Amino acid sequence: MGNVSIYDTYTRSEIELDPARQKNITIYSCGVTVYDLSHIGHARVFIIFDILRRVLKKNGFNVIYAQNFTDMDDKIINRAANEGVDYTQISKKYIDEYFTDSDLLNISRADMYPRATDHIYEMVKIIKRLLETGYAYKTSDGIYFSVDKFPGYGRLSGIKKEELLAGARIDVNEDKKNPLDFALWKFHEDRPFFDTEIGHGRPGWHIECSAMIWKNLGDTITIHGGGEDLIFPHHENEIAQSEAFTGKPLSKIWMHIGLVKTGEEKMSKSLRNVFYIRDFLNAYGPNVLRVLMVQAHYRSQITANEDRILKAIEIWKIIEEAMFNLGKPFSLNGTEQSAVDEVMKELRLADNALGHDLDTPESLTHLLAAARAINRMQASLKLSPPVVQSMNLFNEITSCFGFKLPEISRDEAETAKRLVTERATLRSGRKYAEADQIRKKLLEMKIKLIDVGDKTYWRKVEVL
RNA sequence: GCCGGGGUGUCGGAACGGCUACGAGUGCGGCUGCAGACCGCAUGUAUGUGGGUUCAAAUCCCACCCCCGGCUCCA
Repeated sequence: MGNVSIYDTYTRSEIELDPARQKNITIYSCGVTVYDLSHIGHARVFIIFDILRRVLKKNGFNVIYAQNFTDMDDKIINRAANEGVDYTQISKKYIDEYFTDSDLLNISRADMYPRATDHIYEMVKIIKRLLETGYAYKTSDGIYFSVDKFPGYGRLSGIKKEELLAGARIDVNEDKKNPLDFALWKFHEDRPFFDTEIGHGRPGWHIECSAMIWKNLGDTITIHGGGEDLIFPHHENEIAQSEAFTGKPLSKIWMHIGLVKTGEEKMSKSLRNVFYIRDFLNAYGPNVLRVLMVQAHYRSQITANEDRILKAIEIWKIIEEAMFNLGKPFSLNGTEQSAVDEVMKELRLADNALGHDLDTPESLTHLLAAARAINRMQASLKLSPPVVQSMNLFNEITSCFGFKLPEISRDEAETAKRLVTERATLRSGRKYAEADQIRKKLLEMKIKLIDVGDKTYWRKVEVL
């Protein structure tokens, strides 16, 4: 229980959330456009929001979390055209793929997954009102939002309208009143289109989020976020259209996640440096990815290269070991109060850091110290069930991080059990060469053996 | 050009006014039938450059150099 502070891009300051004053928290994060598999840059956003929710809940908040799917977009339509299928087949396929990745990553399910195409009615309603109130206007090819009508435009990104124009990579459209004006609706007679009161067409890029938030979470939410590349223009535009519509602030806190690079530069398809979640999981595992993401603060940019991944693996091994040790203490009656005190001290620091703008690197440092102390206790057989129980905070914190021990299938468990027994017999008969063969075989199944006296413990590991 | 964020030891990466994390690497040792895993000990000319403030600066101030991201679809 306690306060949680989060850095707000809009005010450039940390905002304190107090469960005693505001128990209910609504969160919306910009999800993916479903035309391809998700990469580890997306994964960082999923993971950070997952941790955010877990931390808030642990501190006594009620959280309602929504993450959208952009299921209609030119990229989806183009891909569908290339493959000769309907666009809904593409969006459905990649929504399924999203859930596969999300579950493999141990991301808790959101409370809702709104889809753009289910909110056409709300979009039209908002656009109609914006037309009536003069915030929007029609041209030959669509309906645009007039940024000059909205005084706060540019506040989130900290960019002045005049300066934005100087940067000038904005498409020229002579019908627009201001080059920064953005489309709310684009007229289309070619399929797919929606037949609505404001004409045949498709929604603009930004309006869907405004509509989905308004319908599902209300006028003002607590936290809105996504990757930092969404600050401008996406979030800036959302603020303009939503606030012009409701007259109220869209979100209390704007939270932005730093970009992930694979080499020197940002991941992008054109540079061919995209690292898919699926590939990462096959090569390493979900916990290694979490460690990688959590090692740096969520607002900084990170590089996911071989070297960093190898280091993340080493850190994960220590935590994995401690999680296993707590789950299955070797000793029945060990105890050492000073060691327990040390673990608890570190855990409280780890807990504390999470509430301070999700300071995961700081928290991880203390979690690691606790994990090592636990492993030390195990090694000296000072880890009995009551001692383990007294250190339950460890489980609470690893759970906030979303760490989860690798699961073992029933078949694998059966095989392991059988082979370990076999090996024990061989060992007692001093047939070490054969016993070692068995150990090697199990290792190939990612099952490690630990001999403690004449007893052998075994467990599934994420990486060797 | 404008707006963000950075430049720390062999490497990754924290500290954001004094106590120089953490991990990897390397060396020695313990445990072990041997390994693995685990544990102990040891090992680091470190803070982009130049000024300034201070008893004290990676940490604050000024200037400069370099890197990444945004300003176009992007998480």
